[in-house]
Amino acid sequence: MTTITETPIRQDVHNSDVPVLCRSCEARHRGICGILSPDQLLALSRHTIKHTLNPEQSIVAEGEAEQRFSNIMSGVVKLSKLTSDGRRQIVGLQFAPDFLGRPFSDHSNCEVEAATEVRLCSFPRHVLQNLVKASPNLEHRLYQQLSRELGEAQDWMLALGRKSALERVGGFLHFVATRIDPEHAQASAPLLIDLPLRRTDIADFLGLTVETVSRQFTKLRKAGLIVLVNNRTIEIPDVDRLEHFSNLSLDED
Amino acid sequence: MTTITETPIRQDVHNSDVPVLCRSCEARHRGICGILSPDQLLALSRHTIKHTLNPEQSIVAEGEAEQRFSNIMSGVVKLSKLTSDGRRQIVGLQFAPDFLGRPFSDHSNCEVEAATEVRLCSFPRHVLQNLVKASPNLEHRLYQQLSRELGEAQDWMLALGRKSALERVGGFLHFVATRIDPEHAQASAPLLIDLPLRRTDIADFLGLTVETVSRQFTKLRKAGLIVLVNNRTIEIPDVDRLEHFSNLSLDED
DNA sequence: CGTCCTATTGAAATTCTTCAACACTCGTGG
DNA sequence: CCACGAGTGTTGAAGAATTTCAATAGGACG
Repeated sequence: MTTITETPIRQDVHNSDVPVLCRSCEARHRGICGILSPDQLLALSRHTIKHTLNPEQSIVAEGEAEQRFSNIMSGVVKLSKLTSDGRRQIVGLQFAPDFLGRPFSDHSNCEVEAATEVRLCSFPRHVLQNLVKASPNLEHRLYQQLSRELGEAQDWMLALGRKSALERVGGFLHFVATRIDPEHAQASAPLLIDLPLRRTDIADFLGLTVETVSRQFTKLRKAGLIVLVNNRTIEIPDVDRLEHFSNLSLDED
Repeated sequence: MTTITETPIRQDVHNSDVPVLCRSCEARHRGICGILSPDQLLALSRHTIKHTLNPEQSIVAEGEAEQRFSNIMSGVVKLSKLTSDGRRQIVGLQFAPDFLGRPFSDHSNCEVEAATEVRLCSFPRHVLQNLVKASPNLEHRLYQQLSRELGEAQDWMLALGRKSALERVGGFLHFVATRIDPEHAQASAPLLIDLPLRRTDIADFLGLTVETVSRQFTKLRKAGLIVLVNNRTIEIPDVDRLEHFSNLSLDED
């Protein structure tokens, strides 16, 4: 449990150098922590707080100043925007071990909420800024996440602008599959998925209404592309077939 | 000396220090060049080539490796994605002095084309990479542009997913207005705009068909929100009114 | 057992698209 | 100078996809 024989990023580092708080963190070798030295990890950990959020719990309101940033340890976070008359659009989903926050802009332009139960490891703004000054690598890592987010946003723009309801829902399920279980999702084998979003949220993500989302679910079910185990869990008998069905280009990084 | 924020960062620099190629460049103090020292500007300029592209001329194909990056000196560039069966969605527009390219990913996920006549100042990949190694400021600047692009993409996701055709077209015109003439676009005064896109492209940007775009133009015209001077130029009598409009849909015929 | 929340289903209404026709502009060449 | 054609934009009417409205079903929990 304490030794990691698998391709560690810093094989010269003893576990004793790593802060206690971080030792049990599954995300430690990924996300932004993956590139920090033990000292940096220590410096960071002195200011971190771990939270657990319930589904639908708000993290940051739109326009609010973010005084703390976080790493997602587990769970799924949704970023959404609202029109003045209350129409909602989810503009991004973030999974562990994503970094949460916009370090160099002073106010959030999205509402940030937990979609599922979420565990966060959060720290104050100034701590991150100091770390960034000390190591350019960190900013590079932030850049890469941002770049992936933009790529995903562009994929969803294509879906929102040009794809049918059925393609969008199929694409969404495939997207979730590859995010929840990246390895498994390659193979043409059945896969059980816990959906991080309820129907309303899926609708808000795909620019549809709950009713149409529901209808597409039953279409996919009748076509044998998915099996509805219960509201929140589905089985995908053949992931590739589902992907082919709704070809979203998901570029990995 | 390393303030990353604002305005003529180096007003103490004599013109004689600045490479000849750069002296006449309107974008020199903005974009990524704005944060480079004269030496760096010189190093960069040794490898730059200025191009002029005609409208619809391709810069990078989707999936192609980008071996050169560019700064946009003038004109508008469109980034688009295609589905396998040929449906097109424009996922971003870039204006001078934007930086063009994805420095840390090896293949473009978008097709990049000139929308208008475009003047570029381009340089090989490795030159940029060396510059980035030398100055973290540069990566910070790239980060900021990326962050802005993501913010815009999210705004358009809201439009594509949740706004009516009329709101989208109105919003697009307002967007172009603020991009073409940032200062003027604040005031409630008439503004003449040269549209960088033809109707087909506007449709591909807004997830609509040419016909619906056209219909929304005439609605806006009949409502007195715009005046059609010719196909490519419109007058906006009151920019604020148009902005207010693109958030709230008023429908009459 | 009733209530709340979530999801599904059906029928009517609406928005946008599709298809088809026409108008305008701008070169080129007769 | 006019005719011609290509490219681009507009308009109308029919059709399709999605939304809206309304009703029903199921599960979790006190």
